[in-house]
Amino acid sequence: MDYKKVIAERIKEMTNLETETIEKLIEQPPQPDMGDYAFPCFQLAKTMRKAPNIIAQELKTTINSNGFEKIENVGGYLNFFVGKATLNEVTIKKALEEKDKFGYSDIGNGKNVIVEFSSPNIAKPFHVGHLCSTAIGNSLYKILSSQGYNCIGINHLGDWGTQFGKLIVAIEKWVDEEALERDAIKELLRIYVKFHDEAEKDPTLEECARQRFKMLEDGCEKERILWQKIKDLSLKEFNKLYERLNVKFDSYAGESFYNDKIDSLVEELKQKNLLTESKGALVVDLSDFNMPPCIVMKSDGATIYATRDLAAAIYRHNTYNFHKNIYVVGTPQALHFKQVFKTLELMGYQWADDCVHVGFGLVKFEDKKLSTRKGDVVFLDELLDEAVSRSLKLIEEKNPNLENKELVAEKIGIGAVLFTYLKNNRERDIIFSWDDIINFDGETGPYVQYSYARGRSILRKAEGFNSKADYSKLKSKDEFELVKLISQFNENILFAIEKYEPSIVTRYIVDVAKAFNKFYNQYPIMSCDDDTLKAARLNLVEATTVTIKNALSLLGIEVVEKM
RNA sequence: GCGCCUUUAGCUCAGUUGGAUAGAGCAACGGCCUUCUAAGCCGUGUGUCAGGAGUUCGAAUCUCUUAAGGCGCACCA
Repeated sequence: MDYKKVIAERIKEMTNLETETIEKLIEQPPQPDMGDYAFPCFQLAKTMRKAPNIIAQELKTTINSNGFEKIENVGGYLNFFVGKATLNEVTIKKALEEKDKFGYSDIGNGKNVIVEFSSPNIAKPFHVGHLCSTAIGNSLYKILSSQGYNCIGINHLGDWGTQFGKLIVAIEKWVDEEALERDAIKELLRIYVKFHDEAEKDPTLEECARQRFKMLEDGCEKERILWQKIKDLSLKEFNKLYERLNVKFDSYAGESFYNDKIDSLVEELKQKNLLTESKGALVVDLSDFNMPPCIVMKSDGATIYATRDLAAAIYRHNTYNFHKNIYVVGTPQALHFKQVFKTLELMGYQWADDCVHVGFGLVKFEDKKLSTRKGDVVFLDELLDEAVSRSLKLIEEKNPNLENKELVAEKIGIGAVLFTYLKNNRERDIIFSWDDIINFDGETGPYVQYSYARGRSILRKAEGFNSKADYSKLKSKDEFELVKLISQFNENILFAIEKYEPSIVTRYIVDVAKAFNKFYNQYPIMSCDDDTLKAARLNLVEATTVTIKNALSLLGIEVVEKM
């Protein structure tokens, strides 16, 4: 039941506003005891030439109040109170029937949506910064999928570019094969850093590296073999992390994948008269749009990331005929994507409008010493290990008899980290302090997982209890608030899609968990004398656990039955 | 220099697209486990919503402006 729509239609009968504009005006009153929905009458004041509070009063007396408990006018507001018994019953039954699919819809109608995310650079360590794209992208993938979109997750690996020339040179000169076998990324990083150190003394190394990359791009066998080796070794490491985070991709088509699609792209740009030569490079002039030029071909004839992104976008359109093509990449690259999208538009592709850059801020550490413990980065593995070990310590302290402690600790620790990454507005920088991760109190992943575990614990105890539920007896403010929140699950997901913003779901879960804990703490459930009320409460508990579980899964976080 | 972003309680942040008395968490202090998991619940807040001007019934939210900070501006990604 969509109350907004019902209200809008009834107000429409009495005013000259469209239902859509009315729906947009409808809001939630700041206090629950003021009602569930409110319609502000101020905008009507002009056309109706009456004071808002008079309009509200008149609407109140004439409006069809069927299905509402009551309708009140307060000042210029018309406040609606929905029928509690109905909403209780409809919401809880829906959650229990739909179970794992509660909150889902098929609004996406099977349309293809590409989510490019994670996209680490081969041969470089996966550090705490990479988790932004990975967590946000994975979550968007799940959120969109839950609403019937057919998502294609692409890990646009950074497996091409000048750095491979450097790596090839470095491997030939300095690699320690044994170390490479033991810990590939560490060794590759070591020689990569060494390359830069040496290049400062000997600038010809840079030139050498550029040549080797050009050779790689031209398909020389020796370079090709080394490149493949570097890629295989790195991917093996990355996949360990992806498994740990339970992140999957439908495609690993990285930058190198588009190497053979560059020539036709450049040809097409030429034909469309978009290329100009500038300082030896081929560029698309974007000065008409107040942007620096988009470089397509460097003066040495090699490609650059813009070239590969252009080729990738066209390839994706031809292959997937996408409804949206989403790039989960940090905000520092905003200009780059604006240039690429504009170039696509100039090429005459209307679908350039369907390309979206979903940006995010940087991960910073409050205590900078921590961020520099190993070189100048914190590896993601370290962060996860720290969170998991802290979680294990807490289990030992609070629930030492718990079975499968290590497994539970892993889920809680990783859940805590993901939750932190997905809690804030994604464009904001995340300021981490080691304490934030160690602290599992308050609005955190462990808090919502704990709420879920509490609910499940009750439900285990209630197994075998069988009585008909009387939902009209859930009439306390706290019970109804919880029901209301649960009923708003789907609209929160849709809002998250509209904004490409997983944090909307994260915050929603916190609200549900808070409302649940409040309810849990104040009202007896198992020890409730009235069987029909007890049944109603138990079903409300179950509806809550269903909601928390489904919502957390949209963030890529698993629940635990006990903790 | 140009462009984009940020600025809300001691700290970290929300604020549903312009609505009712600006809210959470952390930290601090006090209370609640002989009843369903205390990783919980309840209570305690004198905020220049960075400053100024404007738009209107109404602004943390929109416009202009000033300040502080961040990011980006051609062969790295």
